[in-house]
Amino acid sequence: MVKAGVMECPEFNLGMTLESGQTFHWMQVNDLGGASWSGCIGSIAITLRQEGRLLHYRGGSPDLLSRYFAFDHDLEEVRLSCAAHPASFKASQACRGLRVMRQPLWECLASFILSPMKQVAHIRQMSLALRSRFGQPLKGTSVPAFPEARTLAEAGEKELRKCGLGFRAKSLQATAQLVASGEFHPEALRGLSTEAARIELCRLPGIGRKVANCILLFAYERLEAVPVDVWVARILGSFRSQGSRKMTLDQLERYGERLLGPYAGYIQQYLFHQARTGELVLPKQRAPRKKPALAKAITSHRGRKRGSVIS
DNA sequence: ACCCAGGGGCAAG
DNA sequence: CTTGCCCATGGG
Repeated sequence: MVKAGVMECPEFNLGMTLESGQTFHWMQVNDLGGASWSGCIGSIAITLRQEGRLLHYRGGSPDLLSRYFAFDHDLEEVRLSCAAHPASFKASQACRGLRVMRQPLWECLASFILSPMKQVAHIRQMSLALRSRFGQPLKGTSVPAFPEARTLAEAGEKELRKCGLGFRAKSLQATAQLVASGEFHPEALRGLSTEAARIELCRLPGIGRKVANCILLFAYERLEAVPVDVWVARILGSFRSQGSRKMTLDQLERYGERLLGPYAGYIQQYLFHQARTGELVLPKQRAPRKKPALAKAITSHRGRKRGSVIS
């Protein structure tokens, strides 16, 4: 019998968190007597609905959910850490309740191998295709579990391509093979410094600095990691004085870590959300076009003119 | 240091 | 319907 219940949560915005590009498999449904989210944590089927400070759940447990959504993070402390930087502080105020999650390692690592060159909507499609084709079906949710490394390794590149992965199929298959064979242990990175863990992650096929930082932030709880994509690059660039020398992505990452402090990854997430929703105005950028009312996933990264310059 | 393949959805024409 | 655009990684 699946356990259901209700728990009190600290400052939390379930929808904002699940739509912020950290996970790609939660689906909005009507359940638990209202608008809910259906998904899973590992192989535990879960349905969630938030009502103010109350989180109604079916499947899982308060302990599991508290850990997954990192209810132990002190968001007030995060906000205070950037109080001296007005744009960051403003973003942190606007994103109250948006939490950086603590995801299962393999699921997060593999999901972000899907992410290069893709927008959130398409990563969701690839993730769901992989889950449907290779994942363990779960009762009580429409989302199957993320497939085991061994399953994906044995499936082979050709089968993975059928899930729309394109050139990512090769990277995912090869990385799955390394994990399945035990040559790479995701758990073993927990004890390493962030820099050492980043180096290890970057040795895997399909993982470069940006993807490694996503994994470090969303699964390994390295809250100082700053994944620099074009949006974050533009945001960070806009903070620098006009005419200052153009920075490489590596330099921008270090700049972001210094500027945004010990919770740089959190602050980056807030700024990213602000830029995506058009609340943070960037120079030389058109206002993002309005999302269609029915669009559930974060979709449009558009609105940036080709040729616009980073700082 | 620079250059470009890669792929599929989406907006614009 | 067709064209152009997006974009991290890896390899030349």
